[in-house]
Parts: sequence; C-alpha cells; structure tokens
Amino acid sequence: MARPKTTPRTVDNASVAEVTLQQFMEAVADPVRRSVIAQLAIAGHDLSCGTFDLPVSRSTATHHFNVLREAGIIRQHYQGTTKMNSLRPDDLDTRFPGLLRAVIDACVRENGQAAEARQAGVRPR
Amino acid sequence: MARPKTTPRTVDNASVAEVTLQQFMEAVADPVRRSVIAQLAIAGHDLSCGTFDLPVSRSTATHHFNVLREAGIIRQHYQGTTKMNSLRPDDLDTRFPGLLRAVIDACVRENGQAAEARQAGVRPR
DNA sequence: CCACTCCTTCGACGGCCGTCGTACCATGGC
DNA sequence: GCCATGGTACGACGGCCGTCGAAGGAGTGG
Repeated sequence: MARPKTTPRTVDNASVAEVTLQQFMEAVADPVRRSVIAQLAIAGHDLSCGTFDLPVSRSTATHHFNVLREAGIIRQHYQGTTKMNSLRPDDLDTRFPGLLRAVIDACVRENGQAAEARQAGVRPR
Repeated sequence: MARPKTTPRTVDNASVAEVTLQQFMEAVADPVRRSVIAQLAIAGHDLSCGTFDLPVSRSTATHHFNVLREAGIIRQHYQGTTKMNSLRPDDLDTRFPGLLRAVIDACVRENGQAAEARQAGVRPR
C-alpha cells in the first residue's frame, strides 16, 4: 500500500511447493534458459541480468528470467538499480531429488566448455 | 534389398553419442511422453505400444514413441505384429550423468501414484 | 532537475509442434 | 484367401511460445 505506483522493488520468488514438474521441464527445455543456468553455475556467484551473454533482446531475456524464477530454478533480488540472480539448487531438490543437480551439470557441459577454459585462466586466443 | 517394399520390421534405435541435450529436454518436456516413461518405469518390463494408457490418438502416440526413441530414452523392437518398448537408463547415463534417472523418478512421482497403489494391491476404492 | 542506465510491460507476429483423421502396410489366425 | 489387429505415413490445422521494438518506471549521479 505504501507504494501504489509501479513495481515495489521486491521480487516474489516462487514457493517451491507450488512448482509443477511440467513447469520445471518447460523451463529447462529452452536453450537460452539453459545458457543462463550454465553461466550462473560456472560463475559460482550471483550475476546481474545485464551481465549474461544471451543471443536475444533485453525484453526476451526478462521473459526468460521470469520463467526460471517461477519454476523455482533461480532466485532474484534487487540490489540498487540492478537485479541479481542466483541458482536455487537446494529447495527444489526436496521436490525433485537429484533433478536440478543433474540438469545444471548437463547445462554446464553443454554451454560451458569455452567459459570453463576462460575461468581456468587458459585464455583461448 | 531383400525386402524392397515397406518397412523391414526392424527399428534403428538412436546411438546415444548423437543425442543432444536439446533433444532430450524437448522429449521429456511433454506430459504425454513423461506418462509413457512413468508407465514403463512402474511396469518394470517391456510394454507394447497399444497397452499404454494415453489421452491421445494412435497416430499421435506413434509420434511420441518416435521422439522418445530418437532421444535415446526408450528402445523399441518388433515382436510379431506388436512393437515393444523399454527404458534405456544406462546408455544415456554416460552422456548425462544422473539425468535420466532423476527424470524417471520425477515422472513416476508425477504420474504414478494411482498406478503404484494398484501395483501394490491396494485397490483404491 | 535532468540525463543515463537497467530492467519491465505491452502488443504484435511468426514458426513450430502436438493433435487429428484417413489411408495404408504387415502379420497372424480362421 | 481374407478379415482382424497393431502400428505407420501423410497432410492439415490450431494454439502456444519465443521473439522483437517501442514506451516507460526506477534508481543513481551529475
């Protein structure tokens, strides 16, 4: 009530109990969203929306972040003017044991070779 | 060459090395296909295409079986006039460790409560 | 107060995929 | 030989979802 106009700068992250398997599967079925997961996993810490390397426009990226958040895969919170994203491997694991873990692993293998090399200091070119 | 007309009654099951993560994810993103996985896992043995309980027409079911086979999730082989289906948890595990296992588990939980009870002889009503 | 950066919302559009019915092939039993 | 059964092939269609651009809100810093 205190802030009737526009978004109140707070994000409601999905309560894991309400996430359906369908939601989760649809979320990870998209290659762009898997790339987000991979980049987040490889970084090992929170990333702001703008720092991701994605082959789509900003508005589309926002859409993908929403889907991932509503599927309980990432958690989001504002930090000043930017929005930070982090993986949420634990909560979902109680609902779908081992699933998100395995998916993250697969995403990293799929999208992460070059990034992993870079991470390891092996500047590729 | 010996059988130039129509299908030679033999199925080429996908070689696991060529299955992409995208293929796999798309395959398990569909609820009908997950139902197939669940029924197969609960039965614990091969099932012919016709014995599945699916909310779609025969031709659509054929399509789903094809997708699952090409994703390396099921194996198919003819047995007389019927086509048998079985899960393939092992081969794919070398490519996506733990993934198919976790997915099967989730599918069973999603689709299988009633079937599990029936299986256990606990006639539900 | 203004400009700039981030991100969101909205409406529109295009392609893909799940769906179906029909026609058809292959096998097995009578 | 013939029908019944079990599955496939082929178009066709409809809806959904990923995509974009434009317009706008929300902080931050001059």
